[in-house]
Amino acid sequence: MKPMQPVRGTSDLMPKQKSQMNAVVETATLIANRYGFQDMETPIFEFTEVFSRPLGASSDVVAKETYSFEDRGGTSLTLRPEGTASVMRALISNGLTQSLPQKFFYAGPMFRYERPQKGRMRLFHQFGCEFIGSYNPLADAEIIGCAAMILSDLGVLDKCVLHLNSLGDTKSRDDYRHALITYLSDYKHLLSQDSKRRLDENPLRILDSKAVEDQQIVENAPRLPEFLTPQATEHFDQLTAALDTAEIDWHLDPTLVRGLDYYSHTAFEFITQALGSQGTVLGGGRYDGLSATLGGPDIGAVGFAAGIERLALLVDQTDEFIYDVGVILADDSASSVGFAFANKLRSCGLKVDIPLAGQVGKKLKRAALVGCSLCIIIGETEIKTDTIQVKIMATGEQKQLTQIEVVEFAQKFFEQKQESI
RNA sequence: GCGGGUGUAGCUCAGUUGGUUAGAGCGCCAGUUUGUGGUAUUGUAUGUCGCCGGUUCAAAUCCGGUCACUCGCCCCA
Repeated sequence: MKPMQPVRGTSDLMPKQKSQMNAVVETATLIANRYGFQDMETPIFEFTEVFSRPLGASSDVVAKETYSFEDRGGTSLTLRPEGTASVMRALISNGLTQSLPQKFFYAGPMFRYERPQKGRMRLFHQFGCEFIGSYNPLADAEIIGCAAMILSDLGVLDKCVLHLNSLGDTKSRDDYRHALITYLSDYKHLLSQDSKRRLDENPLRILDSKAVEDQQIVENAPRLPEFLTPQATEHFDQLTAALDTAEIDWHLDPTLVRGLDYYSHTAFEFITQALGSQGTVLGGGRYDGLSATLGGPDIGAVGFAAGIERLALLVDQTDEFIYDVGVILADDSASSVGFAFANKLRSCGLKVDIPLAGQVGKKLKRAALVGCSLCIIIGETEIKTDTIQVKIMATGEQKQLTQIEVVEFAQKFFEQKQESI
């Protein structure tokens, strides 16, 4: 029994779901190309340090969510939990730090050992864009603009709200962090269990805690914007000005925080209410500190990653018909002629099915079921007269034509059908 | 990792206080229609009642464990 089901947190991508995900990746690719992002791919596993160093050993992702293992040589490897660190590592490995900026996009599987939920799998897929080599706030705007356009083209933008925040530069954040810890320590005994833990590990997280007792304390806590350096404020203002001018709606969300250490300045998430508690459909921010953590030079960079499965869940699903034409074999004597003719139609670009089971009626039924709007019928009679029956499924109309006429007729039929859509 | 819910046919689900042959709708397959689909009608079939163990004369039903799914927390895509 056990081997018959997939591993917990993984699932088979059956044709329906797979095609929905393909559609998401296709439009994301289209838009990313317009912005000049180029497709790339990194290995799905890396030396463990590639993730543990930049993400921070205490971060949840590294502490309890990575799939790490030793290979036969005793080297510690980790299945990638996210894409950004790998992309930055690849940039450094390939000596591209001398030819900045670089703009990449990627799509592929990610792995996180978590408790599965709707929209949260242990094996899932992300699409991401990285704009590496600029400190300019306009780069942030380009990233968010690209993200928004992808969501818009997928028809899900109006189901999402763009939450935006600035974490400030390193100095802003350190100052704020200290002030926050000082403030919260006085109330430590009143904080929720989770938040007591967070006080040491990731105090900024307490700001968006869902526990009521925390929210009351947080209400009077020092606010991050007050600690932003003038440069950080300036960066944020320029970004929001660009977004406003481009008419990209955003919501200031001071509680929006990134769990990973290397983030600075801009942080954003497109959040939907439609997916339960896994509402973040696309998230990203600026990660100026990442390159240095990996041993590279200081490089400014921004990026985002989107959950492909989550997006596919939001996209309106339309059933697409698999076939155009059904070739109905009335009897076995028509097999070889029918097969050859089906191939002739296929080489004209049509999707052709040859139902194999049952009598003529059964085969027609089958053809109708899989979307054929045209059926051709071949049997002993047709072979004798060197003709073919063509049936228009919508009207039931049927005519007798020669092979060549049928090909012309079919091509014309589907051209018109295409135009009428 | 923590807490709640669920697990009966391909799908959606019913199954009364434990009681013998486990049901419905949809779908599937076949016939009405031996070379003509969508509608209609008739009929057939389908299940280790998630798995393992326990209580009992008797378990789909009660108990324990386990696996999976699901919702919330944590965290994030």
